[in-house]
Parts: sequence; C-alpha cells; structure tokens
Amino acid sequence: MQPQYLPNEIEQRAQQHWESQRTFTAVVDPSRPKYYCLSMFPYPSGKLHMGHVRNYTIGDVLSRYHRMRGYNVLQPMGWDAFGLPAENAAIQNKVPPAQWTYDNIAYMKKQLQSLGFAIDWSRELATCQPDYYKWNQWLFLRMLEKGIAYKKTQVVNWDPVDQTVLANEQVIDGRGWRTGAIVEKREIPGYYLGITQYAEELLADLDKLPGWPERVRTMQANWIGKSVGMRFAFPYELDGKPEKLWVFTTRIDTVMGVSYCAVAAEHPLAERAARDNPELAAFIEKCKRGSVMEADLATMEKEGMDTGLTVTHPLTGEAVPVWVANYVLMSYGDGAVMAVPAHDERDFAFAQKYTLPIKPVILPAGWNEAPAAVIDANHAAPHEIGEAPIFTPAMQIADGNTLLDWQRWSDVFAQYGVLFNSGRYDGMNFEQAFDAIAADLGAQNLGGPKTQFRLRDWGVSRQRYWGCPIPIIHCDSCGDVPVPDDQLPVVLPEDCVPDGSGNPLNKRADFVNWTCPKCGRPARRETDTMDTFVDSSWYYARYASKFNTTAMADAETNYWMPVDQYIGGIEHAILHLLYSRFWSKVMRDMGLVDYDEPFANLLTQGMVLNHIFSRRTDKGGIEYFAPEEVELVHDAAGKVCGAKLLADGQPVDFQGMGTMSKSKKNGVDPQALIEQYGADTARLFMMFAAPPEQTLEWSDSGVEGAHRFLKRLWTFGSEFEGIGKAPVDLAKLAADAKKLRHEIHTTLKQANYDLGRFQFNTVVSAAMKMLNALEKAGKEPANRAVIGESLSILLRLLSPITPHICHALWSELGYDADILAASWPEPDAAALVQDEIEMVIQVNGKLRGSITVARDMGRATIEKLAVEEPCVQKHLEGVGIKKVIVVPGKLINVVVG
RNA sequence: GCCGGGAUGGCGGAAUCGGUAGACGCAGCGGAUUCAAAAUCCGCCGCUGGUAACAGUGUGGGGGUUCGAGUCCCCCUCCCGGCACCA
Repeated sequence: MQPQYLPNEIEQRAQQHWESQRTFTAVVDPSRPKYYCLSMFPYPSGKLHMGHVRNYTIGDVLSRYHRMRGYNVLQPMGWDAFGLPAENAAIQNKVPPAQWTYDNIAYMKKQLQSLGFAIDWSRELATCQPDYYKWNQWLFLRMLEKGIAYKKTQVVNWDPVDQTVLANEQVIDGRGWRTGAIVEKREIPGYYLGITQYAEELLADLDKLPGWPERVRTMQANWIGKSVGMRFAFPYELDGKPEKLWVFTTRIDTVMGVSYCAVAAEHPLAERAARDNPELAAFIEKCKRGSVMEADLATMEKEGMDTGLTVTHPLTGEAVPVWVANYVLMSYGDGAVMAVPAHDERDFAFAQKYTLPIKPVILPAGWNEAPAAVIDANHAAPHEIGEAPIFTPAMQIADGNTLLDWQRWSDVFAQYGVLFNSGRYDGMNFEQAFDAIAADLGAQNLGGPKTQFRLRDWGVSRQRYWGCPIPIIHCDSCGDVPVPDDQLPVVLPEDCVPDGSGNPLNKRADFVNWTCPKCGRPARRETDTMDTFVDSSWYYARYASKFNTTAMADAETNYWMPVDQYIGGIEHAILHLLYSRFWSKVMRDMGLVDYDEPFANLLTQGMVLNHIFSRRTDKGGIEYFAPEEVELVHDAAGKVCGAKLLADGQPVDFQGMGTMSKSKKNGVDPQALIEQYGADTARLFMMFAAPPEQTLEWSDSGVEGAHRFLKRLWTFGSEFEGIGKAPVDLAKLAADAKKLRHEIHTTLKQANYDLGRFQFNTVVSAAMKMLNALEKAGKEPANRAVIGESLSILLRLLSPITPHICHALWSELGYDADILAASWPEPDAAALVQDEIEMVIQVNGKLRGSITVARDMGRATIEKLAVEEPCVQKHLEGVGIKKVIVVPGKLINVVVG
C-alpha cells in the first residue's frame, strides 16, 4: 500500500469508480424511504466561489450520510441560467449572453465534478433551455386564464441617458451605475402574479414547516404582514362631486386623535390639488425622483406639503387637512393614511416638523384622570431641541419651548389603553372602541373591519433580453392575445448582444413581427421577459420530471417531492422561498402536483464574506476591484482603514465585508485550493471552519491543518493494510484498550448527535480526536482488535465529508468493497459506561478542585468527601457551610458564608 | 428606517437542559530529527501577578435574576443578511 497520501490519484480513482458504477443515478424505489436532498442551484457566473463550496459540501455530506443510513437519495444539480450578469458581460465583452452562459456552465460543472459531489448529473437542467422555460410560459398562460396573472402599471427605475430600465442593483445613490444620471421613477405596464390571493395560506402553512429555522418563518410571517384593522373613508367634496378618501389603520381606537391625513405623491387627490398649485406640483415632482427601493424611501428625510384641501372626519364632522407626504407609498393599501401624531412615531415627528396638533386619546396605564391639557404644538418652537418633560397626571402637557422627545412621550402615551378625549368612546378599551367605531362607520357606509397584508403582488415583467419570453402577442384589433399552447415555447433568439440601451429584442424584427393567432393579421410579440425568480420557483420539481417531454410534472414528481432537505443561503429567506411556496400551491391547485409545501426541511447556510473594494468612476458610476488587486492599509490599532489598488497605487474605497459575488468581484475561486491540496482537503476545511448556519469571513489559514490531518490519517491507515479482514475479539480487553474503546465510542456518540443538528465542524473535531487517540494508544497486537474497529468507525464517520480518502482506505484496509454500502456506525452502549467519574468542586460557585468518585456513589457520601477536601477546608475559616449543591456526575458546589 | 441574525484567546471556533469557559484546529514559542532546510514528531500557549504552588481576572458594553450566567431578563454599541428589478 502506498505510504504517501496522494490526493489527486485517490480522488480520480474514486470518482471514476462512482461514474462507472453510476452510483449516484437515482431511480424510484418504493422499498426504501426516499431522501430528496437539494442545494440551491447556482447562477453560472463563471467560476465557483467558496460560498458554493460550502453550500454544496453541506448538501453532499447530508446526501451521503442518508444514503449510508439506507435512504434512496436524489441529489440533482442545475443552473439558474437567465439573468442580468450575462447582459453585463455582453456589454463588456460583446459576447452573446447565451454563449457566455453555456461556457460558464461547462467550466463550473467541471469544478463541481472535481469536488466529488454525489450528484445525479443525468437530471441536470439549465433554465435558459427552451424545454425548461416552455413550462414557465405554459403555467403563466394557465394563471392568466384563472386570473392569477394580470396586467397593470408598475413603477421602475428609469435612466434618462441610457433610455433604459435599471435594476435596483444598478442604482447607486440615486444615480445610474454607468451614466451617473439621476434616476427617475417611471410607470409602465407589466404583468403581475396574484401571490396575495395566497397570502392567508402562505402565512398559515408556515406552521406546517417545523423543519424550517424559526428565524426564516418569522421573517416570512413579517413579510406577509397580516394586519387586522379598519378600512374607512373621509368624505369630501371636490369639483362639486362627493368623494371619499380611503385609508387603512390598525389603530382605529386613536381615530379621534387624527390631526391630518397624508397621501402619496401619486395619489389622485394630490395630483388634483397640484393642478392649481405650482409649488405643490413641484414638490410632487421631487417625490417622484429617486429610486423605487424601499430602503431608500424609508431612510429619506420625511417631508410633506399641505394640499390646501380638507376632508371630513367621519365621526366628528370636523375638517381634516390633507398633506402629501413622501413616506406614504401608493403601492401599499389605498396610498393614504390617517395621521395621529400622539400615538405614532412617524406622525409625531411629522407633526412637530410642520407644527400640526398632537392630541393624545389613549389614557396612559395607571392614570385615572385625563392630562390637564391637550398639547397644542402650534405653541411649541419645534426646531429647538431640549429635554421633554416627564408627564404626571397633574402636569400641563403643553410646553411652549420644548421639542418633544418620542422616546419619553411614548413611554407615557403609545401603549394600548383606555380612550379619553374621544367623545362617546371615552372609557372604552381597544376591542370595545373597535366594535363601536366599526358600527358607526358601517351605519354611514364609510367602511368597516378589514384584514390587510403587507405582501404585494409579484411583478414579473422585465424589460430585459436574457430571460424567459412572456408568451403574449399584441394585436391592434384583438388586444393582448395569449400564445396558443401548441406554439410554445416562444423561443428566445440566442445570438443577441445587449449594449446597455434597452432590450435588443425590440430591434429584432424576426422576433417582434408576428401574426395574431386570433385574426391572423400582423401583430407584435411581447418583448418583456420574466423575472428570473420565476425560473427558480419550480426547478426543484422539474429535476424529478426531467425526462418527461409532454408534461410539466408527473408521478415521479410526486414520488420525490417534497424536497426532504433544502440547503441554501440565508439571503433567500424571503423572496425565493416565498415565491417557490406560492408557485407550488398554484401547481397544486391546477392538479399538477399533490404537495402543499415544496421544502419539508430547510438549512440556511451563513454567507461567506470577503472584503469589498470599489471606486467611483468619472461619470459617477461605480467600479469594483478584487481583493487580490488591492493592498490593505491598517490604522494604528491594526484595523483595516483603507486600501490601495496595486496597479496604480491610488486609494480605493473599502466598503467592509460582504457576500462573495461576481458583481462585487470579491469571490474566491476554490480551484487553486483543489489543485494544491485536493478536493477532500477543500471539503474538510470548509466544513471545519464554522457551523453551516453561521456567517463566515473568508480566510484560508487553517487549510494546512486540514490537509495535515488527512495526511496523518493516510499514514496511520497505511500501517494497517488488511486489518478489516482480521477477526475482532472484544471479549477480553486490557485496561488501556478498554479506555481507547471508551474514548472512540463516546466521541462517536457526540459526533452522531452533532450530525443530527448539522454541526459538521464538531464532527470533524470528533474525527480528529479519534485519530489523536489511536495514535497515542500504541500499535501493539493487544490493541489491534480495537484499532480495527476504531478505524472502521472513523472512516465511515468521515466519509460523507471526505469521501475519496475514506473510499480508498476502506478498500485498502480490507473492509467491504464499497464504503457507501456500509452501515452507519452506532456507539456500543457497553463501551460508554465508566466505573469512575471525576466531579468538580466549587466553593460559592468558584472552581477549587475535583474528586474522583465511583459511578454508583451516593449523594451523602459525595458531599462528605467533597467537604473534607483540603481545597474546601481552606475556604471554611470563619464561615459556616450554608448548603451543598450536587449535580450528579458533574459538580459539587459548597455554599459558605 | 423596518424585519431577521451575530459578537467567546493573536485567528477560526467548542461548551446539548443555567453547572469545569477556551474542546478541535490555525498561528506563535521551545525542543527532537537533519550537514541544512522542508516534512514529521514531542512540549508550552486567555490576560495580570508569581520561580512555582497559587491568586486575581476574563465570553462586545452597562444593569438584573441565581448557590452558580457565554447560556435567562432589561438597556446600549458595532457587524452581517433581507427590504420586492443582484441572484
């Protein structure tokens, strides 16, 4: 047996073995439980990075582990092949996105194969292939028929220089990334999918997903954002006609504290008011500038302007002024809100900025009389910042010289409680007020209770080339006509080269000019393509029906689905996972599949981070630099404070740590690592670095150690060639052999527990501990029986993580032919028991010593022995023993004083 | 800004139910081997004081609960992920 560890040779041989045996080809087998293990498919960006290695190694460990436990395992792989980076590459290199994408797939597939993943490559798919996206189009048409898909206007980022729609990612500080032009919002028509029709089920079914991390379910529930409240109207008259301003609130109990209403800039009332108010028109224009991103809107300075119009409070009949506010979103609810400054932080700040009245209407808890006065912020000087008063029942609230502090104000006023200042609703609690006000509003036909969701419908139209064509034909006489099923797929031409100025499909006469399927006259084909989240919303189901050319899903889909273990980055916690859940439910309701939820168990991998460096371009755009092109500059404390580009020595901006990605050029390619140390070392190192769910800052220090361990394992194993064939007699063992066996089995017990909770880093340390123990134990014949058993445990335990070396050692040492066919090791209960146990002694919770006691020693004896120890006696001077706490098998705490 | 998560030696991390903080590695230091180096092997390794025994101190910061807190509760800081057209 070769005494040297030669990873390249070992790995090639193992991979050839698996390929020739078709080991990982999955077939339906009802006699075994199935285990569908799926890692999120990659975008073919060019090369793998460490985030991929982490993701796919986790999936592979779980696949191989379950296979050894007797499951029928499917682990497929494919490519999320449509998307923006291919168009960016085309702009830069003038290569068609299709060619760039297929080249990348070929390269990355080779990389994945060299890592030895147990993948069924026969089911490989790429979402840019017509036989895949045909079914996107087909299901889209079914949704259109059912009213789940529909058309309305959408707001997009518009670059006025390039005359093109920009993705949020392409907007840097409100400017186009290439042109530096200030981005505008623009309304254009687009298709939407009615995910809100499923909001209730998507929320309720989170309870059916106990195998998902709690945090992901919480994030999804918050995103769906169910709120029960009141939708009601403020009546008004405009241009001689009676109208209603509809708003939604979850705090109808504060309605008597309304001091104004705020509407979005796009609200019809705002636009009407701007007609004869140039100043307001200018303000509305200003609101419409800038990006459409919620994060931008939320961090914006809250601004507003009085429209001069008023509406009528539905319960008091008082006139309520209407303001336009940049923080009100047209896309949420009715695009208008009632404002109660006394009980809402945003309204509170807004009211002080524009000196609007603040009227508390909820009596603070513990108060039994109303505050002495209602605050009148008109008397305040809102721009002077000072200390807010602490309120007492007897105190005058109005303070002419103070800008009130919300923190302190809300300590008193923001909670739920009993109403005051509210006329006939005084003295009611939330529920009573809700019911009474609902009745009063209902009687006037001005609204009532409503459940509202934060979730919005899913806009799927993209004004981009490299995506799945939306199968619609626009006819002047027939309107928007769906492409007939027998003409699907609408195939995307693969030879276009985008240049950054809009969708090149618009310039392709052979694509655009078509005939109307209804009337046969000349018509235009839709050139918008679908959001790439559509592609990734059902690929997991297609792996199962991969070979079916006549149906989207079939019986095999229902055999493999749902995915038993889904593994992917935490960044997908909301969008991708929610869209996939929605899409599954739509497919179910159309009778295509029989499951409610696509992913039974979810493991969310933490991001692999690396340094991000960038520089502003002359035009105001942004350019990124790879960490290896850059030299770090440290401050006195050794912290990174800046960086220089090696090429020109000029400074670049350090943007902190962030997820490895193509667009930020901070990915680390595993290729060099694999070539130098082998795939097993790369896999072992990645699993050892941190537990899977944890964020990981990239560093290659420690790779040497992982490699060293594998070398030691090989060297140790090479001295025991054929040991697997030797008879094992565990009946009579010497004391040190018994001790070794105890150590191996307790370590195995811990490792199996850790595998069950996906903590692979400690499984690796368990394997290291086992090897340490074996090396220490001595190789004399007396120990050989235990060494033979231990090595078989160690190799099986480690094989999901480092399959190649374990495959080779397993057969060289003479165990069965294929380690993948071996059973998973379980600890022997007899080896776990110990006759003596060490217990720790504390005095007042401080560690002072330890004693060794017999396994079955009684509590009283242990207490007595412990107290007699010199390390305890030392601390008894001048004090008495109050009590003694004994934690069986662990510690004794003597409390003195 | 909102939602979710995180912070433990010089570094990555461990500590399962509130019970020995620092497992297992990396780096470092000392030694063996070697003509020498690499590789390998042995030993030390939180911080402060001490030759040592030992003592004090220590899990982002502040407060609390407890015989006992990295772990539970309250407040704060910083970092990461998401915020609907990056995927």
